[in-house]
Amino acid sequence: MNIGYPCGFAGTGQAALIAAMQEQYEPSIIEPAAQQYWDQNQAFAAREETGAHQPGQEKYYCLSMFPYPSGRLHMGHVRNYTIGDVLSRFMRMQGRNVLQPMGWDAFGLPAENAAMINGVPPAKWTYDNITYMKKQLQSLGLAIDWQREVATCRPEYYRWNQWFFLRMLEAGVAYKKTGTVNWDPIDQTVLANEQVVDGRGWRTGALVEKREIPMYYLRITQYADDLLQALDTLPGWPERVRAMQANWIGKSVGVRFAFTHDIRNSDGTLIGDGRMWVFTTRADTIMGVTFCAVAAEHPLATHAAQNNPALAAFIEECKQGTSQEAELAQMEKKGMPTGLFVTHPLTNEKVPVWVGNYVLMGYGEGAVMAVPAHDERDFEFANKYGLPIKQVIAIADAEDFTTSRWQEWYGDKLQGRCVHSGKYDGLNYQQAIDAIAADLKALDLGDKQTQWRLRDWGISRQRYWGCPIPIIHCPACGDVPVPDDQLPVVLPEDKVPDGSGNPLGKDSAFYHCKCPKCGGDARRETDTMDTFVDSSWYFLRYACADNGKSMVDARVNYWLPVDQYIGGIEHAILHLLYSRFWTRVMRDLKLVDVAEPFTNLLTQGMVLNEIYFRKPAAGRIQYFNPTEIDWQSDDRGQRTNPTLKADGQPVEFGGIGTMSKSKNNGVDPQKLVEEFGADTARLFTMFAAPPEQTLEWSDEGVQGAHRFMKRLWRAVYEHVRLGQVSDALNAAELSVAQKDLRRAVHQTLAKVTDDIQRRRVFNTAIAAVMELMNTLAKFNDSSPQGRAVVQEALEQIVLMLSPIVPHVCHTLWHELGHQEAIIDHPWPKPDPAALQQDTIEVVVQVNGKLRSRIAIAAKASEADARAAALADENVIRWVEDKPVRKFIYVPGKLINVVV
RNA sequence: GGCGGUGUGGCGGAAUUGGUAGACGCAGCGGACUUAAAAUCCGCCGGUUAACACCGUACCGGUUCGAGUCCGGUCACCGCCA
Repeated sequence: MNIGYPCGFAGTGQAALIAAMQEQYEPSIIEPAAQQYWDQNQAFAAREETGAHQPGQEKYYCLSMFPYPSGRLHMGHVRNYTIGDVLSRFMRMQGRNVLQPMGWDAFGLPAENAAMINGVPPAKWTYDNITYMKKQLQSLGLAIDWQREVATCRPEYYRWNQWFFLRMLEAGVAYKKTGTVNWDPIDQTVLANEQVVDGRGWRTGALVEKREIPMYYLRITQYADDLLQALDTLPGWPERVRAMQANWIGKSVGVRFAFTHDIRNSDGTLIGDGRMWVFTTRADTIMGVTFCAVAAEHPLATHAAQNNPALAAFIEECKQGTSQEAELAQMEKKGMPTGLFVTHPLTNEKVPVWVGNYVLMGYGEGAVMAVPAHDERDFEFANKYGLPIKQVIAIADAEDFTTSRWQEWYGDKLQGRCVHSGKYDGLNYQQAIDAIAADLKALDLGDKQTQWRLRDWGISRQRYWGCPIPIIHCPACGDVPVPDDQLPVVLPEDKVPDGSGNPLGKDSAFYHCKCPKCGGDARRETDTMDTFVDSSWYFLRYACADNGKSMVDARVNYWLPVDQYIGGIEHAILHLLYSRFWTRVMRDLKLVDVAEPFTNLLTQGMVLNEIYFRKPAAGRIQYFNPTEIDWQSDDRGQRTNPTLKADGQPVEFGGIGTMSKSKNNGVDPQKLVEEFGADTARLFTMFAAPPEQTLEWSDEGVQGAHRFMKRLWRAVYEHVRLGQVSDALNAAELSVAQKDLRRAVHQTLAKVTDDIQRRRVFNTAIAAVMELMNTLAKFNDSSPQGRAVVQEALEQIVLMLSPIVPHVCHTLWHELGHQEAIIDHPWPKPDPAALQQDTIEVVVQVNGKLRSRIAIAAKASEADARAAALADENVIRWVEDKPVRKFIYVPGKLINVVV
């Protein structure tokens, strides 16, 4: 046995050529050897300087979302990184200058939680995890340029968070204001949203209080319009991601105006200056207002509740309620009158003010106008509480307006015309809004306004394991930025949080400092940055990870934008929006040229597995790993009666769900690679589903993928053991069977190229190669030309599969007699001559139903095709003597005879 | 409730621009090899039917020579809504 040559092959290959090929496929030997070859040759180190790559060679930046170093790789990582790797390797063979980097999203809460459980500092836990997971990633054979690795918890990285934060502060993009946080009164600590369960602290179970504290914000709302409009310039993003971002930004164009009143506080001052502001997108219906509704926290509600215990009680009830849009939309709409009235700005009518549980103080003005005739929610509300309904919109040819039931057209804004609206009668939606907004403006009581759902990005976290915010609080000078030459503010790495507040706040060595301005005693800010800050620009840092002098340099403009970004759909909104925002700010501060960081986005689906459990009469549900389960199959091959292997007793099947620890249905990539090899793991994850869809795990499917690996190996082995091919392929002198095989090879090549390059699907590419392998298995021809055709077929198969299963292809390429490494071989192009066919088979339909197949000349005219079809005996049988009414001919494919 | 998406054999999935529905794989069944088993190889594998043939892509309807694909409606499920 001698297959240890791949690493040194290029130089000393002659001896290896003589050595016999190993009969068995042994991934545990060939995979480390291939990896060693790539590593020793620095095969995937990306170069950007002119002259380091081919002249005119186009760059390709292929980026997968970097992982959180949680401890072990999971199958989601394997899927994500394999997709990126297949594209990277494919593009490399296509002649592109490829960059595929990797790094670690290394700050965050899980490290603090692990620290509390194990008593180990988050830094040590994180660095240990990185070391382990990096080994795991390397065992998958990913074509990564490890020289550019970044970890966001390292001062070399996060100093630039701090540096750029200070630039944003100078530019007015960052600012300070108070914000609300979740306060756990027992642990005396601020909780993240995910640490609040049913309103209680996750560790203590104490009722969480809301507290107002000063925090830093980034003015993302300033970029809202640009972030929204530029979505149209991203055709390479999935439609649904763009829709989710657009919804999140939530632009609504309307009119903000005021109802006037003379309601005064007990000290005699006018509440809200005598104006109750509302925002509406339907100002065209303003003449149909019959009441207003305000949020429980609105000043008018507070005022009215002072002498009204029932209302006060209702307001308390509302404050307990949800602020989530989903729940808000589904709950029962309730209200109570305040007894207060405001004046309609255009009609001067008195309008009653209600408190409504569906009005939120945090959105808009905390008050809304209600037009029950033309808003379904208001309609329901008015009918429930006996409030008047006044029609002000009509459409031609519609049914009569009735207050007894809601009709769709009441809310229609396209066809409606104003009625019962005085001077606005006859105007359409846009005309009415223009006229009404102009009139309100003239009264100084309103104007058109655009509202956004998007809010500014609060980045302060009262946590230890994050990037320190570089601010010093001086009793004399106020908030003073840390001077650039004192950056980075280094996070101490030896703390162990205990759950009771931020360790930085108890570490005087950290917080005690001198004011940079006056030199007096001062206190360092102990809040750290949201970890979304770290991930908002890591893709820029990869381009210049070794630069210790500046955040980015010119190399960023060579590599950016990212040509292909790959990651989970769970980051569709925040991470991607923050990254787009951050890149724009860097562009505005002249640090990068691009505004949009990611040209193409692929959101890979989740990895699912079966769930099995038993529910004991008492106690917790017990989950079993799918590998512990046996099935029986009925006479249709359908699986029934799952039992536990250990005791043979039945278990319940809980359906398919995402792999998780709690459901005990995870698959460990490490074990998978050890048992079957990285190539099998890669092949299965690419074959089982298209990249965007969910992937259902199947141990039998993994076996199937492994079987294919062995078949591939054996096919090459059986060919190679017959010795070198004696004759060169002579394409002009082939038999029909040889030509057929050769055509299948080149057809497959065309399809696989299209699947990977244009369609970005790998499952069908793999299926096409499997089909070709089946065809090849039936081809038994050991003549010199037959062997030459087989040699070509095997070479093309190995080339086509090499981005997907790179280790085995690396080895087989040498076995097929090549000295160069397969990664340096260009991606093949189909031979047009091999694709040519003299006669082709077309299917014949009679009245749209498949009735026959005929062979005709490839270039047959419609008349020839018609004659051939009508002469076919099956066709004659179905046509009989009926006259042909119509004849459809789709050249090369199909004939339809209509009688 | 709003927005977006999906629905095809026993299962994962294929059918790319409206043109052969079910490629490829898994499971199952039958056979070869084997003392036997595993592995491997070969064959069958949507439903009804003895066969011809008919039916079949969630359901109802439409457009078309032709619809899994396009249009209208219904149902179910999934994702997102700080």
